[in-house]
Amino acid sequence: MHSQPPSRRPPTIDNVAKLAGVSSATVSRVINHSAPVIPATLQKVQAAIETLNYRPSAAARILAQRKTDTLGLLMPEISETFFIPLLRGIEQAASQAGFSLLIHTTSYGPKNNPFAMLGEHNTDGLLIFSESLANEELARLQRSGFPVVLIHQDTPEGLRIPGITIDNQGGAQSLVDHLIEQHSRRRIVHLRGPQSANDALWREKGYRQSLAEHHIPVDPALVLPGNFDTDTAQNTICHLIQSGTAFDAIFSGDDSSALGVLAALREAGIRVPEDVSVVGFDDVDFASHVHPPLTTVHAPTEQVGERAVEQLLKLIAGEEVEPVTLLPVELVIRKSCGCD
Amino acid sequence: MHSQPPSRRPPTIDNVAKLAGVSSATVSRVINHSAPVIPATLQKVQAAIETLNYRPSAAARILAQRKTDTLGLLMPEISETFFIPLLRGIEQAASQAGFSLLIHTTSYGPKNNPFAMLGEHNTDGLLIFSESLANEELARLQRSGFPVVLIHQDTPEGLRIPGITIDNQGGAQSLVDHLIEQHSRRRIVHLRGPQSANDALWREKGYRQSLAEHHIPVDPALVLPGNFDTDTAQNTICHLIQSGTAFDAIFSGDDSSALGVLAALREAGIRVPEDVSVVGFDDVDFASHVHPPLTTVHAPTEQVGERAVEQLLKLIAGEEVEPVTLLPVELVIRKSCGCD
DNA sequence: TTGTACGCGTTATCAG
DNA sequence: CTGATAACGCGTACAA
Repeated sequence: MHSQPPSRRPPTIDNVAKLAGVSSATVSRVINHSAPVIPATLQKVQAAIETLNYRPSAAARILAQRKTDTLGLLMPEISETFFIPLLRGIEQAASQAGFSLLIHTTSYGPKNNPFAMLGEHNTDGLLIFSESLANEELARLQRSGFPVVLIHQDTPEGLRIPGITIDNQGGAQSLVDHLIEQHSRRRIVHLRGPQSANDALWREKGYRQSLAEHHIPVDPALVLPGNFDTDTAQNTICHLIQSGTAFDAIFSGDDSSALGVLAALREAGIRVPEDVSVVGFDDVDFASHVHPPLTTVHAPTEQVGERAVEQLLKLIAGEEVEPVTLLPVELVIRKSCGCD
Repeated sequence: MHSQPPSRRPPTIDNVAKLAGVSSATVSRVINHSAPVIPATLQKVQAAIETLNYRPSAAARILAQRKTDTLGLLMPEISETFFIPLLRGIEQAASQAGFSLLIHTTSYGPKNNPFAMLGEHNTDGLLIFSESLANEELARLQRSGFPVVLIHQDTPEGLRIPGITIDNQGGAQSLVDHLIEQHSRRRIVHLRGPQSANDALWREKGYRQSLAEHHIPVDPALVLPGNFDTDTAQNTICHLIQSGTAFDAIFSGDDSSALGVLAALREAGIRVPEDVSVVGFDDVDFASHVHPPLTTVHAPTEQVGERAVEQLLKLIAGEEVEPVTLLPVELVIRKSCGCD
């Protein structure tokens, strides 16, 4: 299989115009419905477009109207199950609004300035996930007046960039409340996510809040690294078990961690939920299919994506926007906590 | 929070030129390293770029050079865990080559022509996943001489579009061979994927091939729909158990199905692997963390993405390309088959 | 209702 | 080594 024949240049609007026997302006009007055109000429133009298989050049169009109709998505990496619904929500909302989606990750590749790939030069606005960008860069972005929306990241001190996230603290608190109130657990381990993730901070805050409200002191030996990662969580729990520390429940930082937790407990012959209650966070696809089915908090991740796009589009249109959108979460009771 | 101040037009190459006291041509040369420039003027230009925070307009650049430096990815939807490593491989390879990635899904949104969003007008080439596009469209694409690479889809009859996929048949066969040879299984259920997926076809072929080579007749009652989907698989196995049909192993179409299979067997009190062996396909993240750890075939999905980009770039450069790339898979023995 | 002519921001060609 | 200037393909006043 060899390269295609010397690809002749694609047809231009002028080619279409000539073939249809009209001016390029009329063709433009037909394409953009920007002005009425007599049915007869309309037909001719459409026919010409069809036979030439003509598509207007995006670049020329962008240059002329000075809008790209493209949204940029900047993310640290593409790894967790978590990203699937987020991406889906974003892509869906963007394409419904007639916008294309340009994505770029900051972790891999030559660590050149992310703005070389994504910025005002090729998008109308940017969606920035989590900690993909230093605060300094965000400040510069704000100063330039370019539309930006933050996803799952708090707006840094002093800036006014709108953000979309979920009620991490409330969700975590309701989870721990449930463990304490319904299952009389008191020695509750918490596996915290990465230090850099805002989600992790708020979830830990919810954990501490619940404990405080139930007058249970926080035992530092029970607050351990989970890193939102299955293997890390599994290791941490293994060590915890070997150390002989007593505990009767585990609030994993997220569902991925919970998977590691379940594996570690199983290996040690500790029964879930009889001996130890386990809960996750996010309610990803596999949460209901693991054994035992995972009690967790449902994060409306797809909606987060949709709302983020919605906000960004408003910003682009010059409309007002909420400084921060906090989407509600919902406790999902299954069996790993001890219910049923 | 309200919309940003009236965003002044971004700086142009002429602004930079004026500020640096040179012509726009020289600025262009500095930016693109397209011709030598005296150190003194170089400095001035770079300084001007810096103070103006100038970024060349992608659209103008594309229009002038008639290349977009952008790759398009067309996929049916963003759903399975499976897509994560694929996307990662693609994004990584693309950005390393200095290409941007434009993605679009065909399932959601107004079912307008996918080419309205992705095509020659805004990309240099297209990556097409699985069955996101009718063969007729593919034919048109080939006729236009536009670079296209197929991912996880066989090249349709009569066309010569290069494709990247994995050795589905070989993988499936080695899985079933293992079940028969190492664990003496003979009543092996197969949960097939969606009819439309080439992967599913080849996996079933591998299953039949293995059976044939071991002189085991195929029992149609054991070849059932799995749809590469957890819930479907769970239902199918439930019904199978209720029907009283005898079986001693299950080759799930993929790991997602295997999750449903495990859940169904657990509910019915059937032990894995003592009573029934279970194997998956793909080796997704959770495969090693479910109970029992899943014996499966490792699909090099991230590499598929990388290779696809690699091939597409060659095509764009006018180089020759293999008609079909079949990436090898590897049997991953864990415990769900009965080993250990 | 339609056509003309210019601007959009870069790169490329050709002199100097 | 550097500076004019002509494309690049499309939208859009403005004129007809």
